[in-house]
Amino acid sequence: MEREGFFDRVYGMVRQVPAGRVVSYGQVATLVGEPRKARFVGFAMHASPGMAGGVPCHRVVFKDGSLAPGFAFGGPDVQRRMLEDEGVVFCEDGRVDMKRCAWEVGL
DNA sequence: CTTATGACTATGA
DNA sequence: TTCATAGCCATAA
Repeated sequence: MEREGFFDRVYGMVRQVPAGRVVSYGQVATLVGEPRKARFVGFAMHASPGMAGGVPCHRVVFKDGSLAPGFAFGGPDVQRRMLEDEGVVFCEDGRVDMKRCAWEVGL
């Protein structure tokens, strides 16, 4: 058991991300124990049921704090609005303030 | 079986 | 600082 696949592990981890916090793809990959699969985390997000499945994929961003262009809920602007609504702070460059909103386990 | 692709990250120019 | 390329490895065809 416990072998529901890499994707489900990612979902479980992202699901633990509190509102107002963001996490990078590589961060999630590291938390699940496989930092090499950063790309598959994003792939898992695309295959995820979204918030309906309890997977707030909009809280998952690049390491730089930038969002996923072209694959967000209709545009990075929409995703940004969702994050801001949860209390995430953005820089003037349009990137998330990772210094303030980067999530980590045990927080 | 092989090849192509990808919601990434690190490195170099 | 930004832009381009390489490496990463699972999934699909």
